[in-house]
Amino acid sequence: MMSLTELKFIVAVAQERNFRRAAEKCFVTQPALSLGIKKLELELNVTIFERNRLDVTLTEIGATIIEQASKVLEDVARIKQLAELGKNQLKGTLKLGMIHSVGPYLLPEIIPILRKTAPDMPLEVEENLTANLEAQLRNGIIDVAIIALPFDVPSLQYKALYDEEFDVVVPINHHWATRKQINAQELSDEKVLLLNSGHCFSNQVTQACPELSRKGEILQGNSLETIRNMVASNLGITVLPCSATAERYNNPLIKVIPFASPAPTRRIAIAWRKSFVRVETIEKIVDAIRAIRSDYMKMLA
Amino acid sequence: MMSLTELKFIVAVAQERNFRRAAEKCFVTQPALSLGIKKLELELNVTIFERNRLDVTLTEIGATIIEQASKVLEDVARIKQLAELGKNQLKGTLKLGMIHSVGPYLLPEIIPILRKTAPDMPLEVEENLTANLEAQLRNGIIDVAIIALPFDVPSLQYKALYDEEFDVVVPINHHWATRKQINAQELSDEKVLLLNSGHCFSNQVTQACPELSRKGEILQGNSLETIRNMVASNLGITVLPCSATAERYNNPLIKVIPFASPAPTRRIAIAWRKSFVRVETIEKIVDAIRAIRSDYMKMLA
DNA sequence: AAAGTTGATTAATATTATTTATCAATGTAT
DNA sequence: ATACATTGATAAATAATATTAATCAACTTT
Repeated sequence: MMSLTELKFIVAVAQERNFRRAAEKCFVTQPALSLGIKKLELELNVTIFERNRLDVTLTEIGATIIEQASKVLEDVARIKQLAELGKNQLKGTLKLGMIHSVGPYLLPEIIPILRKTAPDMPLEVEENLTANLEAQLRNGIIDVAIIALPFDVPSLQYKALYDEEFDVVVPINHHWATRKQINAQELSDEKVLLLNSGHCFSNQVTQACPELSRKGEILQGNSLETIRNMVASNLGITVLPCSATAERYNNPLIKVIPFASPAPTRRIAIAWRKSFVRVETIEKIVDAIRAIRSDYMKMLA
Repeated sequence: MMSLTELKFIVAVAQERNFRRAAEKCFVTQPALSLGIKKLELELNVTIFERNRLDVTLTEIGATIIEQASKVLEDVARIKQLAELGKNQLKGTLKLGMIHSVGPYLLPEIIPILRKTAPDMPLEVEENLTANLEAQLRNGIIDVAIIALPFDVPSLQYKALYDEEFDVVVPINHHWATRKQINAQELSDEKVLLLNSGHCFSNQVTQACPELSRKGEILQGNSLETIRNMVASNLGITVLPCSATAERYNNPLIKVIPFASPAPTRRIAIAWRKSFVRVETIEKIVDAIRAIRSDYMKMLA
């Protein structure tokens, strides 16, 4: 089949109007060039050059072919350029998934950082349940996800980021409001508001206090903020990850109380397809999260 | 270096999203395709495909590259198309040279014929002296020439077309006007008007009657018609090739008289560069001239 | 006439592409 | 769970192709 080398040959001859000089320009010997051109002419069943002793001239059809061949070669060069430009893994949109109990609190922290460390990488963020994030990761709908461990999927890979403890959240006039700490077992006596079991965070809470699986009040919806507001409205108490209980989220109508040691914990990780190639984007996200260095997040090496 | 095969490979994989099917489509085995793609990725230092077990997906840069690669392949296909279209040698302008003593009489005859047998071949006609036509042929300024023999030039080739006799042309009141034929030697007694010696026809006449080289009246200018008009004006007599003495060129003021046998003759031929590739155009011209079949032109096999 | 061009040709060689056979990883069906 | 099928990658052997070195014939120039 026609080769790019052959196209280079004919363009060179068209420029030089001399086989030997053209061959030199192409860094091959003259016979190599002659044979290549003959092969092309044979394939196209067309004479491109009129060979005289004095000089080489283009046939009419030859001129047309040379023009098109030059275009091909330019387009090929453009492929190399594109590859060069696009080599920067931190360029181009990154599709990031997060579980609902992390997204609202982590995202505002890392976005300003990433805007500096990866300015050409717009984020397309999706909040969803762990199970959906997993499927989306596998299907390439998202590239990276922030989830809670455990998270073992054959084709996916993860890296643990940090541990965070849970806090108890009660209305300001609740009888626990002045307590300094709570034991997990005590929760079973209270009306505890939780998201439905699709949410890994709820499962982690019920794991810490198994009694709740029977007594806890299960809510539809995806937002911990809804629950926080319900607590403020005196409809019950709840448990939140401490990233959600930072002062900046404080509400005068609620009180945050830590668990008695050992407090229940969850481990947050970043996950991606094993085959995902833009590994630098992951490094940058990991760096961004580490850079937050809040005291409620126990960073992992 | 990047090859068109590799570009075909990646485009096929991008379409099929499966290496084996893509390989089949390219009529190669799967390893050949895999290696080819790896080679390309290595050369560009870029990952084009994310390889999963489930499916193959394009990286962002990969999509860009595929797009450009498709363009290249289309442009390559276009080269083949162009070659196919342009293969018709009878398409495109043909640059035709003719000597002055042939052009005005032959051209009007063959143009209507060629317009039918080679409708897509416009003629660019140039009238000139044999010596100039020869140079123009060699330099590619013209492609084909109609000249009189002899015409032996190393890099050029010719084919004899026809012989034509010469006629004597005298004013209607000339003392030869009633003669049925003239002997060449008799010309030396008369005032014979001829073109200058750059014109092969004049040389052929003086060759037939050597005396003329001393006595003939030599005119500047390139047109036999000027001479015919001068004869009509009683300024002398002349000799014309019989293609120029056909009835259609008749002038009531002149009389055409044949030479006594053996009449002087010239042989007309068509010439071209040995390296000229549009040989069909020459065939068509030869055919056109043969098709004239006038009795004053002795066609040659 | 001699020397120096030109592109073509040939046979030997180097390089490259392709295949065959196989693997490890992973998914699917039973 | 276990067997089976499918994915793309890999290694070694082979086939195909491109390239070179050496030479030629045709022609021009000196």
